[in-house]
Amino acid sequence: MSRQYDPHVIEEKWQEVWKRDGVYDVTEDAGKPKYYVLEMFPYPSGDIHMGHVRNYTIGDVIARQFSMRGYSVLHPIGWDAFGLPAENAAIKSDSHPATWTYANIEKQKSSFVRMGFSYDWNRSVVTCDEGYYRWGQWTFLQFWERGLVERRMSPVNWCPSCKTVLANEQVIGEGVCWRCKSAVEKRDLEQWYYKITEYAQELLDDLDKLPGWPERVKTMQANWIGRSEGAEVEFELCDADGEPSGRMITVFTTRPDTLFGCSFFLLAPEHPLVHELVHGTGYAAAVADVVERAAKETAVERSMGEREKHGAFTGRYVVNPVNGEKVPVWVADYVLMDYGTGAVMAVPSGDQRDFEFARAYGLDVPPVVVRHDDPLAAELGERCDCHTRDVPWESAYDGPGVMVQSGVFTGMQGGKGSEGMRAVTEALKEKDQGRFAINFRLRDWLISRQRYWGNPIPAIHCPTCGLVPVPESDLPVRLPEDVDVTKGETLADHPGFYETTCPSCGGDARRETDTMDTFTCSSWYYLRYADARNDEAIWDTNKADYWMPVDQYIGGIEHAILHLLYSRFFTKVFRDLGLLTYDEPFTNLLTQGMVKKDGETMSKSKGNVVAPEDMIARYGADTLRVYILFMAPPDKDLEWSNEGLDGIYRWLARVWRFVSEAAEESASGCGVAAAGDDAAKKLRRETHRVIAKVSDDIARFQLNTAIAALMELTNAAYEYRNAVPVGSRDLPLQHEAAAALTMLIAPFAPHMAEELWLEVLGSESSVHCQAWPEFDPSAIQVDEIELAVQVNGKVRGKVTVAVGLAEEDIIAVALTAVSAWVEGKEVKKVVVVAGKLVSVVVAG
RNA sequence: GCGGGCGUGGCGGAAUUGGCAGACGCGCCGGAUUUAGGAUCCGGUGGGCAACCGUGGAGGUUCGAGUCCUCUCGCCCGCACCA
Repeated sequence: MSRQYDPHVIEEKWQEVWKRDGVYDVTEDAGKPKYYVLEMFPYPSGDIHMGHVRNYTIGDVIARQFSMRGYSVLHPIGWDAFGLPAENAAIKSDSHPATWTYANIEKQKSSFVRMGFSYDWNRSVVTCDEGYYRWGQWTFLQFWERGLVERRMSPVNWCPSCKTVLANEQVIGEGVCWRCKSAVEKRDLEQWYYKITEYAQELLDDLDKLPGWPERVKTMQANWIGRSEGAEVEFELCDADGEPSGRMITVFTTRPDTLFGCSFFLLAPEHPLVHELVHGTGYAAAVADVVERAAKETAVERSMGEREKHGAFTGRYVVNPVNGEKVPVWVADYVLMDYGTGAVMAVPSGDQRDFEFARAYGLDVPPVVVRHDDPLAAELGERCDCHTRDVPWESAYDGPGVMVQSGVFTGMQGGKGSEGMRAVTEALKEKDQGRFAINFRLRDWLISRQRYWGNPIPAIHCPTCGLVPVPESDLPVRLPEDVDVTKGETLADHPGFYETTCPSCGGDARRETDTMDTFTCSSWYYLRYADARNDEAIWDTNKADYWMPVDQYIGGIEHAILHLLYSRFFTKVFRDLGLLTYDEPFTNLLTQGMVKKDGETMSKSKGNVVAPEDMIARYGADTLRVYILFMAPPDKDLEWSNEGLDGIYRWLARVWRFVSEAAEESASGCGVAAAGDDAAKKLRRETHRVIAKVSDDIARFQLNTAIAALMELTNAAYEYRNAVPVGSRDLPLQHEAAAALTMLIAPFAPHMAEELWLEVLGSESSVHCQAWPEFDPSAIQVDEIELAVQVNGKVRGKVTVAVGLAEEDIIAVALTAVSAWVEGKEVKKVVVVAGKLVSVVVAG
């Protein structure tokens, strides 16, 4: 009598064996093709949740299957361990961030082991380990040497709750902090930047090199980078008396063809010129009012959709370079200082925002590019000079049209990318008052953080030499342990840390006390896995070249911009530093859907968390793994429910019983050597159909249907056993089905498969080291096939015909089968679809 | 506003190129077995008495549409005063 399926007995046993035998340890094997499957590493914030289970189970199935297919598979894990939650938790529990972090890592690690994930633990990295973060500092120095590091004063995002600055990418939604969701404030501070904008064009262009990425992610990145083509135009500023001063102010515009319609000129409230222009004039008070009002607004208020626009005249004018017209300079709160130049040429007839502003303040709205069928086009006809100062429109028109009142350009095509746009820019170029230009929305990456639990920035402030990099030989700059975050301390409160001497002149100097954004740590961890224990270099180029790029990356959509954009940037810089030879780090990307409960994301505060550990304790890891994959395709959101778990457990027990009984029968010889009857053929056909189906489904990440196919094979096995009595069963064939099922199920339910393979089927070596079952096309061949017969689009009958029967014979049989529907009617047309159906069209 | 995506039984979801809609599982119904079971096994299960009707809705292309085209309704996500 065979044993019952008992996951709790077998799972722990195999986890220990796998660890003892190093089943998942890999090295560079020149004799095998490599495959690098990576899941985004976790933040050690506490116990693992269902999102982790889903993410890592998907990756584990892929890793295990590629391994069985003969690939040398790199499948590592680590922890993104620096960051604010550790500090907050330390304050709450009156301990040290490191204590909390390492305790959580241990907890998560043991959960991952209990889930049966096939990680090579020798390659594990923890970003707060000195052996890791020193290379992050080294990277900083390389970037600096290449001119990609800059420290500068600028308006920055400040999270008052996290008490640190944030990168643009970390301000999300309605202007809130990505981590704590507090409203972000603007402050003028001197900070460290990575010059990601130097790579803006390439980061955009190379999205085309990523056919294996979801369209959604690429679109989000493209929008974030935000490339605009247009022109820079220089306007000459007039002095207080209205006379040209010789000083130029540059604007960026995507529509130089509308330049003749520019009736006013705008400066952002934060623009450095504003104060100078109005200082001591009668306009100062009104302008200051606008400036102060804008400064008080939080980012949240700023992003509240369509707001009323406010502005004030500065009393000054600029000269429009195309027609010499003097246009008034206003300060307006809808002009952004951090996009373009902070100054804008306003064309109210062609831009809705300018239109609204002009209407609010009674400014001119001269038509300049109008629809071809607009009465204004005919009325203004050939007129080149600007005499119409207003339009009878309800809103601005920014589409393509004909240029009017535009000097020598009148009559030309206007619009985005139009001939008029090129012609006007060429004309400006000749006068040296403009040029073709491209503008990006992407800002440089602000990487400094005013927090303790991070990677110290390896720089020194010397009163004599200025900013000096820490010499490579002095790395790492160690994060001191005796900083008490529970008292609100940072590195800036720690003289033992910041008091130093200048590496250049030897004089007294102050060490930088900011740490790096945690996203700098996660921008290169996938490379470190290739050579995780290297103390001599960030990695050995041969090893990195063997494993990289990552063939399949799996993680949440929340990193569509943040982590994925930063990592692409790092890869390109490493390439330019000669550390790699390719352009993109992640060849294929799968963004797995979220695991929700009652329509919401699971969280402790909502009290709707289903703990994976509880499910493992009840059903075992294999059931949990299969269930979370079976519920939905990997890229779709998933609504968690405990309902179906019993069904999966039931199925695994059915597989267990079938394989056990098949093994027993084979051992006792209670059956026949080869039956060759219809039932046997059918089982063999199912076995091979499912081998093909599961292989194909895994390749397409349709893991839910792969499992469904395995259930079908199980059903077919039971159907066979119900149809054929003990003693008459085809033993080799039954064994083939049992072995195939065991191997096919191995990536999904690795513990049960191992137990069945080694202990029940009595094999010698781990199922996870076996060759993936091979599909035999001859096994699924059939002599006869059933065709549906349609009459006027409706299925009216079925016929079974020999494979390869001539078309006219098929038609004859088909017409007989549906004679009741065809009799007495004219058959107008018959379509035969090979192997599928016959479609008959009759008149009437 | 711009961009991406989704709408299929009571539920989760199948249906690679247009070819028998609802695979597979849950749930439910019936039966067998059992001292008993929320265990196990076998069978049934879109709606309708039927002809027929059914993939958010309305058209269209086609012998044939969940799939392609046009319009439309609803929901989700990302960015958003970006000049």
